[in-house]
Amino acid sequence: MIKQSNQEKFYQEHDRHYVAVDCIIFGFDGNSLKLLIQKRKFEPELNAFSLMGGFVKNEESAMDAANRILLQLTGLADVYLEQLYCFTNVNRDSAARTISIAYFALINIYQSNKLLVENHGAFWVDLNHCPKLIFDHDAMVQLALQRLRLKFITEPIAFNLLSNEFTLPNLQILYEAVYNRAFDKRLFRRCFLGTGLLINLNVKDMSGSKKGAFLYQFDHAKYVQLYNIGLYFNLPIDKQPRMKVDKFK
Amino acid sequence: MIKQSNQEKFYQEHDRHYVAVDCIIFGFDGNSLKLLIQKRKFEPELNAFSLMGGFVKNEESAMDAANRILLQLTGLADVYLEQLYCFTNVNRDSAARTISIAYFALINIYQSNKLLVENHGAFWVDLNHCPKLIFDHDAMVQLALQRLRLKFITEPIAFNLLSNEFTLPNLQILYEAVYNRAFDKRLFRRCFLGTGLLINLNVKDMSGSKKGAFLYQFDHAKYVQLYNIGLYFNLPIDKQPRMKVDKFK
DNA sequence: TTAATAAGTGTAAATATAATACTTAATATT
DNA sequence: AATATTAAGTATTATATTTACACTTATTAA
Repeated sequence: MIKQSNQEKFYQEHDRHYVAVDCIIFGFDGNSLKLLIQKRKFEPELNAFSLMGGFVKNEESAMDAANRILLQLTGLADVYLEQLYCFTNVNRDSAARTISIAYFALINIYQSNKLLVENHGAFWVDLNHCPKLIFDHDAMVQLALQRLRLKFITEPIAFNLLSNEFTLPNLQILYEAVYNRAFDKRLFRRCFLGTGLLINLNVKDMSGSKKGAFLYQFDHAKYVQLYNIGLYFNLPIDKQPRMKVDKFK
Repeated sequence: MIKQSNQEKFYQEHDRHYVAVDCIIFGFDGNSLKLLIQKRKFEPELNAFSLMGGFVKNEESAMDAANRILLQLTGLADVYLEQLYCFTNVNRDSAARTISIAYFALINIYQSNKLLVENHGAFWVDLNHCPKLIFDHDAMVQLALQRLRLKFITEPIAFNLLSNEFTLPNLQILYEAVYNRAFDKRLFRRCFLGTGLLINLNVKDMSGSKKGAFLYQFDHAKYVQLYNIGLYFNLPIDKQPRMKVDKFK
C-alpha cells in the first residue's frame, strides 16, 4: 500500500496529455474512393473541414474510442478499423497539446446511417476533390491512402468497401480507384480468380451493362482456412520497379 | 479571447492521460539479434525486466522523447528510429492508465556507451533467449520483429546494425538472424549485389576466415538518387507462399 | 435484324526465381 | 615445401511468374 502510493507519486510527477482519435473513413460509391469528413461545429477551426474524431476516455482503449465514434457517426458496429499512426507534434492542435491516434476505417457507404451522418455535419467527398482539412489531417489521409495501397495487395480487405455480392468489374474499378491507375482486365481477373477465394453465384447483375456481369462473394471461411495452413493473400499488381544493376547500366 | 476560453473549456471536459514511449532497441553482435532491456529499479514491477521507456513531456513530441531516452541510455544521437504502434489497453500498465507509443531502434551495438548502458541497469540479450518482460512489452517486441522482417525486404535499413564497413557474410548472417532461417549464399549475394548499392572496397577482412572476405560499404547517395527516380529497394527473399487455385486443386 | 455495349476469355514471349556444386585464396599443419 | 583446412566466391539451367496483347459473347435497344 505504501508502494502503491510511491508508485502514484512517481507517475504524478509526469505530464498528462489529451489523447484523441481521428478516423479516416473510406467508402466507395461504385466509381471512386470517398472520404467521410465533417464541417466542424466547434472551436478551434469552427466551420473548417476535418476528419471525425474525439477524445479517448479513461475507461476505454483508443480502439474502443474509434469504434464509439464510428458507431455514433454511421450507426455501424464491427467496422474494419486499423490503427494507422500516432501523431504527436507539440503544436499539431492549435487549441491544446493533444496527441492523436489515427485510425482508418473501410465501410460500405450505403450501409451508413444517412441521418446520423447529416446530423453530425458530415458528408462524403471524393478523395480526389477533398478540401483542405485542419491540423495534420491531410497528412493523415495521405498516410492512410499509402497504407491502403499496401494492404490491398496483401490482405483481402477491399471487400469491406463493397456489398456482400459484387461483380469483377466492381472490384476492378475499386482497385483502380485506390491505385489511381488502370489494370488490364484479363490480368486483374486472373489474379483474383486465381486465389480461389471468389465464389461465382451464377447470377448476373444486369445494372451495369447489357450483357450483365456475374455476381461473386468473397469466401471468407476459405481465406481463414488457407491462411491457417500458411498460404497468404498476395496480388501481383502494381509492383514498383526495383533497383537492379541492369536498370541503370 | 472569449473563443479561446471556450476552447479551453471544451478540452478541459476531457480526460488526460500519461503518455509513455517504449523503445525496442535492436543490435547485432555478428551472430545473433540482440535486444537492449533493463532490470527495473523502480515500482511497479521492481526488478522485473522491461524495455527502456519514459514519459512524453509537454514540450516534446513522442519521437523527441524516444530520441531523448536513446541518447540518455546509449549516448547515441541520430539513431534509426521508427514508430511501431500505439498501445492503449486500459489496464496495460498496472500502476496507472498509461498509453505507450512503441518505437523500434536499430543501433550499432559497439557504438553504444557501455557505461551509460550499465548505469541504467540495461544489458543486451539474445532475442532467442529473452526473459519475460513486463506489461505488454513482449507483444511489442514480437510486433517489432514482424515489422523488421517487412522492412528488411523493402528498405535498406539492415546497415544501421552493422559497421560502416562489412562483409557479405556479415550481412547474410544478419538477415538469417532476422528471418530465423538460412539463405542460399549464391542467391543472397546475387540479390544484394544486384541492387548495385554495395561498394566493394577491395580490402579484405581476414578476421572471419583464412581466405578473407571483401569489405563493402552501402552506397547511400546512390540509394537516394535511385529512389528519387522511382526505383525501390526490394529483395526477393523470404516470400510467403501465395493462395493459388493450383496449390490446393 | 442489327447495332451497340461491356463482359468475358487464352496464348506466347519475356522476365524472374529457384535449384544446384565446384573453385579459390589464404592460413595452419606436417 | 607440400598438403590440409576453411570459408569465400562464382554460373548455368530449369521452373515459375509476369506481361503483353485482341477477339468473342451475351444481352438490350434501336
